[in-house]
Formats: sequence, C-alpha cells, structure tokens
Amino acid sequence: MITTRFAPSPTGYLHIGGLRTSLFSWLWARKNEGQFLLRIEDTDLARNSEEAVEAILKAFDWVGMSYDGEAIFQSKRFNLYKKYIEQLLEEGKAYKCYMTKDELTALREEQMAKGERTRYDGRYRDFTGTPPEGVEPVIRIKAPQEGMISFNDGVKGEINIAATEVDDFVIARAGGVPTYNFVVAIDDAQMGLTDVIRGDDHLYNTPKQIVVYEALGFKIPNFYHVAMINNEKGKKLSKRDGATDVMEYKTLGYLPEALLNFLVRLGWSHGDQEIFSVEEMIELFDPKDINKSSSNYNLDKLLWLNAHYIKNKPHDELAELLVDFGVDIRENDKRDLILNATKERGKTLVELASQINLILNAPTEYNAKNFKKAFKEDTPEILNTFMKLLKEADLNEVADYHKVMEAVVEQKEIGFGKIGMPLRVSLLGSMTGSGLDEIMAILGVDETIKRINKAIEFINV
RNA sequence: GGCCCCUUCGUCUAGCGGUUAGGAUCCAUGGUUUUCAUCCAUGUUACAGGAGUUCGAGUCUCCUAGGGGUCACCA
Repeated sequence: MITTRFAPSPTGYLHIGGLRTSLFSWLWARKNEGQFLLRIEDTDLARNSEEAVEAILKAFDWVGMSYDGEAIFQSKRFNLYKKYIEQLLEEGKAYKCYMTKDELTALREEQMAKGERTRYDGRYRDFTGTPPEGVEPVIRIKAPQEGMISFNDGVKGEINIAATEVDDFVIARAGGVPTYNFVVAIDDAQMGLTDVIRGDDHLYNTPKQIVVYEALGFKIPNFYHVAMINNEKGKKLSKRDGATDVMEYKTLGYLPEALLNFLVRLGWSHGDQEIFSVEEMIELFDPKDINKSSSNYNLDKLLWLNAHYIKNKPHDELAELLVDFGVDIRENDKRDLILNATKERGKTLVELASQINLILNAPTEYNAKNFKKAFKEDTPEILNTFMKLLKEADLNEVADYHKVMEAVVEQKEIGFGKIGMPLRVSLLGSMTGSGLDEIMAILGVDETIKRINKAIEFINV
C-alpha cells in the first residue's frame, strides 16, 4: 500500500510548482491504488488564511485531482504534538533551552564573523543548574553530534549529511507551539505515509525530520525530492514570470488536461511520449523516472498541448467551457459547424471565443488597409453576381457554398482571390480566418447577403 | 561563506560503456488550403570545460566553472 500526500501551507494560491509535486504524489498513489492525503500546514503563523485553503481546494477541483478522506489541519492536532514533546522531554531526548533571542543573535553574529556555519552551540543540552529568571524556554531536540545522517532519496540517490550540520533545533517555541520540522515528521508518520514526494527545497529538512523519526521510533518513509521549476532564464520562478497561480490558467483559457500534461512532462518522462491522458499518466508514472535536474518553465509547449486538447475536445464540453469566455453556443443549432470552423484556430479558449465572435458578430468597421487590398474596381460587380447566384442556389451543406464561389470564378473568369478576399473582408472585416464556405454556412444566406451589401455600401461612401 | 544537489539542441527531454546522439516544442523552408490556422514533409541547433579509467565515455572517477537549494522560536 502506497500512501502519499500534499501538504501545503495556506498562505496563498496554489502555485504551479505545488501542483506538479502534488500531481506526482497523486499519480503515484492512484497508480498503486493507494491513498493520496491532504494536510494543511497551518501551524499558526499570522500568514495563514481560510481563503487560501479554499483557493487550494478549488484548484484541485479544477484539475480534477481528488484526495482521500478528510483534509487534515495541523492546527487541530496540537495536543498530539504536545504529547510527543512531553514524551521526548521525559526520555531525555529533548530539553529546555533558556537562551534568549538576543543571545542567539549574538552567537550567530559571532559565528558569522569567524566565517563559521551558524548553529546553536548546545549550551543547554546537558544543563542541570537553575534556569535564568524571566526566560520562557524553547524545547530543543537532541540531534546526533557525530557521524552521518543518511537516506536514500528516490530521485537524487544516496544523500549523506554530516550530523554536525544538523544542530539541536527547536521543536517547540517559547509559547509551546511546535515547529514545522517536528510536526511534519509526526504527521507523516501518523498518517502512514510511505512515500513523501516534495520539492527539493525540503532536502535539507529531511535530516532534521529523520532526527525526529528516530527519536520517536517511527518508521522512515521513502523520500523523493523533485527539483525546482525555474523561469526561462533558469532563475527562480516568480510572479513576474507570468502566471504562477494555477487558477490563472483557467482564466487564460487553458484546459486542465493540457496543464497537467505539460506539468507531468516537466521533470518526468516516459520515453518519447509527449501526450498523456490522465489515465495514461496514472498507468505510466513512476517516481524513478523523475529527473534530477531542475527544469525551465516555457509556455510554448503548454500552448501547443492546449491547442491539441481543444482540437480533440467533444463539442458539448467545449460549448460548456466557452460560456465562461462570453460565448454561449450551447443551444445554437449550428454549434458543430461553428466549432469545426474555429477550433483549429484557437490555441486557448480565449482565442477560440474571439474566433467565434468574429463570425457571430457582423463587422462594425473595416480596416482601411484590408479594404483597399481586397476591394478593386470590379469587386462590387463580382459580389453582386455572387449574391445573385447564392439566392438561386440550393444550399444544404458547407460544400454548396463553395460551389457558388466556384461558379462565380468560372462565370467571371477570375481567380479565386478576386472573390475570396472581398468576401472575407465583407463577412469578417478581417483578411484571415475560417473557411468562407464554413462561415457562410453558419451565417446563412440572409446574413451573408446583408454583410456583403453593407460592405458594398461602405465602398461607395 | 559552509554544506547539499544539478549540468545533452533556445526550451522540455531520450540515452543507462560501442547510436550517423533520438523525439517534442520553437524557428525556417516547402506542400496542402481562396486567406489564416490545422495537417504533412524537410532543415538548422546539444553532450559546460579539463584530466583520468577503458580497446572504446554523453554514460564511470576526479578537478574546474556555472546554476540551484539550504543554513529561523517561517513553512
């Protein structure tokens, strides 16, 4: 049985990097028919908010990731942590430290000045005297003072860190509130985690947590530290690099399946495969295939994937999604015609919506340059002929509209461009866009003629 | 600064001692298309540098450089 987890601290929205590590954890649990748990790390801090919890859950919901059981809130488990603190104190594995913050700062400055690593010097480790007055102590854990703390990381391999690098760190603050590395170890153990997949910014927390595991006699899980995602320049991803909030991708018109596909391939691969459905991800994912090196964030591929998923999305789902982007064609009897004519031209739902609007809404103005390029002296004459033939034609499908265009070309002995360009400008006000026959089939004869007449009128003004 | 991790086309990556170093994206060109897009084809571009080990190194070892992470009574 594999149990994984995602353990965000609710200080803001769900970050793209957080989504990737949770995706990995989720996939691994689902693949093994195990458990994927959610734990909210809200051990106080004025920074935590309920809105942030909501935001994270909302993002999970959007991408379709679900966790098992109830979400666990650390803030509700203080009694548990307290119990273990007392246990360690009793067993002599932890101790009270009466060093003040000022003293600690002074010690650090001294060490810094000497060019040493800043660390607690263990002065209260074996203290038995009378504690100084007026100082509320913190609790520190006794970390090993020599040897190595080693673990086998599922991504990075064997990691060895000298015990001297890990000092007797604080497990409970002066107010009694436990600290991060302490509660994480307890929760991961108590929740039965077998595999901890997280960002490699936690790599250095691992030896500390191992100290806790060992002090409490807990079984140490497998760790997988996934390298960070950097921006295109290889620097740390920040808000200035564009969207980092998962929900922003929804607003930008990305499909969740595209985003997941994009993220799963960032730092993980399965041979040459690029397109993965969620089912395939679950089937093929294995943390042993996670890359050691960090990867750079580049939207090109996401855009390509998004276009791919839009092209392959069922029309009823697409129509539903488009509502949020100001286009409601759910009840439109030309729905399929509209989507077929436009979906290959929109890399995002935003672009797709604007393509559709371009057809659905008659042009209110014509670009002068386009107009001049498309409309020549004989254009009105050609368009009039076209309209005449159009009215007479038997129009049942897209191809029939094309036949009318062909007829004009033949009759007038002109090139296709002679009719195509002015027609396009008349109908869309644009020089590019969907196929003319498709557009006309969507608009119908009346609207088509109306738009052409309007354009002809415009040339005479 | 100490410690730890990382380094293959611009980007995402395959490779697990013997390959013309592969795929994808991007870009360019050509084809298809009335246009644009799609689609198809073709092309440019990479083993950070230096020593070793080996018959043979992108793959193993060491050094250098560069990048990242971390050093809290934050999480």
